[in-house]
Amino acid sequence: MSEKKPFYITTPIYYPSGNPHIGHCYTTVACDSIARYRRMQGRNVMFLTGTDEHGLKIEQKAKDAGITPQKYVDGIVEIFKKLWSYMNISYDRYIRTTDDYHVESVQKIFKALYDKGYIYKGKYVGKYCTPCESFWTPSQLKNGKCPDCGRDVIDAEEEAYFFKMSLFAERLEDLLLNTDYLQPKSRAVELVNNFIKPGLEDLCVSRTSFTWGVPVTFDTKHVVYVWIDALSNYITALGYDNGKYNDFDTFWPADVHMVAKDIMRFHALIWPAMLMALELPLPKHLAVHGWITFNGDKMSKSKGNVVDPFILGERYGCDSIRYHILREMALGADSDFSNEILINRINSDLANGFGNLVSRTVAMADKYFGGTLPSEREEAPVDKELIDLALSICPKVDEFIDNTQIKQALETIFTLVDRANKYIDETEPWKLGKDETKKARLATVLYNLLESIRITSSLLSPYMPTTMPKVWEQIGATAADVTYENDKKFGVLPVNVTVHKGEIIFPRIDVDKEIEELNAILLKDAPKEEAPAEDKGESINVSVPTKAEITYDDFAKLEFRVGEIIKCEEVPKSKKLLCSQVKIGNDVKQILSGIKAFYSPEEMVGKKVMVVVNLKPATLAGMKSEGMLLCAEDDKGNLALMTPEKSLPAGSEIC
RNA sequence: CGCGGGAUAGAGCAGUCUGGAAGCUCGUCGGGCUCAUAACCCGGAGGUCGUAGGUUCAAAUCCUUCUCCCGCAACCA
Repeated sequence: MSEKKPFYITTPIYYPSGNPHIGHCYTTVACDSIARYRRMQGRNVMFLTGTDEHGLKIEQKAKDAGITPQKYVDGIVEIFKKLWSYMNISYDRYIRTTDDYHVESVQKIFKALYDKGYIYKGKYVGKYCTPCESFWTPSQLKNGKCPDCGRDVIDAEEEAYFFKMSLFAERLEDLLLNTDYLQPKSRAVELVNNFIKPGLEDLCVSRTSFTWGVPVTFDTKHVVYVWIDALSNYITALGYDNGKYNDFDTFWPADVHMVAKDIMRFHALIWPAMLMALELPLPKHLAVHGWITFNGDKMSKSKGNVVDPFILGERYGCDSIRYHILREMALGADSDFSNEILINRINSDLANGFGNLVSRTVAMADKYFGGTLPSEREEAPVDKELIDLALSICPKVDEFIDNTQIKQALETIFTLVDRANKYIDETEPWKLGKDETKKARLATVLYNLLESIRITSSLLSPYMPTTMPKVWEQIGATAADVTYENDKKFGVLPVNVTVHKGEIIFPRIDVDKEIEELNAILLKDAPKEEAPAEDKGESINVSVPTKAEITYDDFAKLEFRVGEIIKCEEVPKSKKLLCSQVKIGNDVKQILSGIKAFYSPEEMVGKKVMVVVNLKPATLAGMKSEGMLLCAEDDKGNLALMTPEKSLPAGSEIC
């Protein structure tokens, strides 16, 4: 074992179209903890993170802000790096897709795939929004309209390069179903059923509709689309096809790519297919975790939840946030987040459990022995139970980390914390302290406790790297004491160890008071802060009109009337649509509306509503719709029908 | 019948593959202790394991029906 065994772990490269939020922390903190644990085990670790900085959205964001795309991403990347520094993230390398060496590699990779015949020129057919100059797939459309501006889209096609994904279908199916590449494996069936079985489509890998990207060297009106540009970061960062680094042979294939479930597909299908085409070894594991949700919903700044990681870190310390994230994290499953859950977790595990154990142990050593334990010892049968458990922790943690089960690893470590607290009750050191003849027994008890704390704090240090050194200071442990090898031994601290009573490691938090204060912060900051993740992960500037100015003539083309709903039923094929028969004067029109979530068919009947009557009829979910019921919509997508303030006969014109 | 996941104590979850006395954390109630951060330790209450049927000596677990929730369907961790 003279050579250190390499270990390569990656986060996704994040898309800097907005500021980083706690969701980004989730993946990154998890990778950081594993990276730190592997380093502690003596592995030669490469921990990579970075940002995916190209694409239309960035180009537009920069344009809106009136700066160059490069300047725009530079600004956000700085905030990402600040957050990682704040969260004490120990990445070894940070890749930006705008880095020269990455661009160079991507161009070579694209060319190589083209030369091998895996990339060919074809036509991309889709829906095109002329004002936005954007292509959309049918599924991206919102009510059949451009999801960005809400205007009509037209059928269009553009020249594009395609990657022959279809060639790899069989090998991908095998990878997913018959290997342990995907963690958790339960998702493999879903992928195979949804994407492989219906026939893998070739993948569009270039665009001509925007320019902020890596140019295709042999056809410069094309830029490389996200797949090849972003995914290849995992190898370009090691120096694949570029002269910047020279670690590819050492670290590839990666041990773990960690991603959240939404980008699982790309890492489970496209990335392996690319590597197969390049004839490179595949990564060993793809660890897929769930989302942080708020009150069961997708992440959003809903009431009562401050989720800004800077604010949370400021108040509770980054280690508390890290601990909470990791303790809740389960592969595959979502976990709910609220400030209350966070604070309760900090209180019960960190303050009451671990912090208090340190505090009471050190206080007793200080009180009964002036800080330095005497050398005399007297053992008792109860000690063995504690010691046996302490020795069993590290191997269990190893196994959990091997399977990327951080939550279970933490649970295991905390069983020793609980056992140690119980040990204090069993041994009643405060009674021993009052009896001069029991000094040797007391010293033994305290020593065993200090040893238990040494092991727990050492094993916890990858997860809470900022706080644990403070614990070591208090229990009188040196850097040489808190090593991975020593985590499997009992009796490492010197017999006459000296403790140093210090500040409280994890202060207890007053839940009610704290929630109140957080709400105050939220109210104060809400108007100026960007929502961390709206539906499309974009912040919306509400004060600026989002549609172009129109003339009165344009407006006059629209005909609005009051309509009375005389019949309404659900559309069986659809989740969102209600089908209403609307009486307008002497006519009855059938109108479909996406409001099932907000109105029942029964309560619709009898309502008088505002209707656009001269809209070209459309077919939705197989049924004809001859107009539109107008609704107001808030930023969360809640809808309210527009109704006349006074009752007017159906058919009245609205002008 | 598009695909997939879920329904277990007040809340959040494990257990289901490989049937064999319903468990964990938090909360709650009672007791103990006083070294410690109103912390710690012990005990109690609380669940017919979504519905209906079936297989079995035995079902949360296997099979079938139904109901409800939630994801996904080409780029928000």
